Amino acid sequence: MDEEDVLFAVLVSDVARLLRTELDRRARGQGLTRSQWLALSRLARFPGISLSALAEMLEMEKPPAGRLIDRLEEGGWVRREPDRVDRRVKRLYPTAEAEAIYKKMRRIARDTMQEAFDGLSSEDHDLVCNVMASVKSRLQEMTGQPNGNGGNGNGQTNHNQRLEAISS
Amino acid sequence: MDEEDVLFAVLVSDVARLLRTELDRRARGQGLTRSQWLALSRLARFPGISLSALAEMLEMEKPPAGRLIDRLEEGGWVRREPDRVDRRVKRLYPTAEAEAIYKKMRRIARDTMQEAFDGLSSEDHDLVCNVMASVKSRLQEMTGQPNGNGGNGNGQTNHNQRLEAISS
DNA sequence: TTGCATTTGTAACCAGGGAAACGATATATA
DNA sequence: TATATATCGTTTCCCTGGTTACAAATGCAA
Repeated sequence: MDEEDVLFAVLVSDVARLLRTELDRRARGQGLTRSQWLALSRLARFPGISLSALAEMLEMEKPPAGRLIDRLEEGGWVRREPDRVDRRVKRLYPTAEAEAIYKKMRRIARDTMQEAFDGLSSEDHDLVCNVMASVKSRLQEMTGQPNGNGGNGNGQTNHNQRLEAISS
Repeated sequence: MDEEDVLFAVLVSDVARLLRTELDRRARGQGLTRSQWLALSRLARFPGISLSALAEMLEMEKPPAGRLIDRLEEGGWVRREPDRVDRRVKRLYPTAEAEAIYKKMRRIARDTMQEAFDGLSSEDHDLVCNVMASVKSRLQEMTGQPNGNGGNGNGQTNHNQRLEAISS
C-alpha cells in the first residue's frame, strides 16, 4: 500500500499548519507571531548578528528573513545598526521590550506542545523526534541545503544548534 | 528538559517546509504545485463538488481554496459551473488534461517520499504516522476545527477520508 | 591599481495559508 | 407572508515562504 508514503506527507503538512495556526492564535494578544518570536529568540542569544547569519540560523532565505525583521523593526522589537567596518552589513539588536515578550511566547509554545502531546509516552516522543530529524536531514541532502556541518565547521547537527538557540 | 517539546514543533515545521519545497521543485516542469494536485485529486474523485465542500476536504478555509481554484481555472485544469437549483453554489469539474497530470504528480510524490524514508523500518514509519495522526486530532480539538466526524456523519476519521481521496 | 568575483541586503514578483466582512441566495421561523 | 438566520462564494488585507534580479560594498587577483 504505497499510498501510505503520501499519507505521511499529508500528516506532516497538516500538523505543521495546525501548530502554526494554534500558536499564532494563542500569541495574538502579545503582538508577535510564532515566526517573529523564533527570530527574536535567536536575536536575544546572538545580539549583533547579521541578517545573512540570522537567515541561515532560521533556515530560510534572506528575503523572507529581511521582511521578518522589517515587521519586528516596525513593532519596535529590533533595531538595525550599520556595521562600522563593513558598510554592507547591518547588525541586528533586540530592544528592551523584546526580552520579556519572547520569554512569554516561549512559555505559550511550551504549554501548547504539552497539550498536543497529552498522553504520549516519552519513548514515543523521542522516537518520533529522531525519525523526524533523520527524515529532515535526508530531505536537506535532496534539496541540496547545508545540513548542519556546512556553516560552523564543528560536528553539531543543525537541529541541535537550533535547540541550543531556543534554550537561550 | 522541556525545550524538547518546542524542538518537535521546529522539526515538524522544517520537515513540512522541506517537503513542500522539494515536491514543488520536482513538479515544477508539470506546471502544477503540490497544493494544486492535491486539490485536483479530490476533484477527480468528487467531480461536481462545491467550493465549500472542497475546502473542508482540503482542511483549509474557503478563501484560500477559492484562490487555489482560481489558479487551476486559469491554467485550464478546472472549470466552474453554476448549480441549476441553488444559484449560490458553483460546481467544480476537472478538465480532460487534469486526469493525466495529477497521476503523474502522485508518482512524483510517492518517489520523493520513498527517498525521504530510505532506511526507515516500516514499524517506525507506522508508529510515526500514528503519533502524528493523534497529535493532529488533538490539535484539531484545540483549534476547534471539525476533526472528521463533523462533515459527513459517518465515523471515518478525517485523514482516512483524505487518504481515500488520494488513492482515488 | 585595476578589474572581476563574491557577499550583503533589498525589491519585485509568485504561491500558500488565515481572519474579517460582505452581497447574494436559500431556508427556517414567527 | 414577512422576517430572521444560515450558507455560498468572493473580496480585502495580513503573515510566511521561495525565486530572481539588483546595487552596493568588499576582497582577491592579475
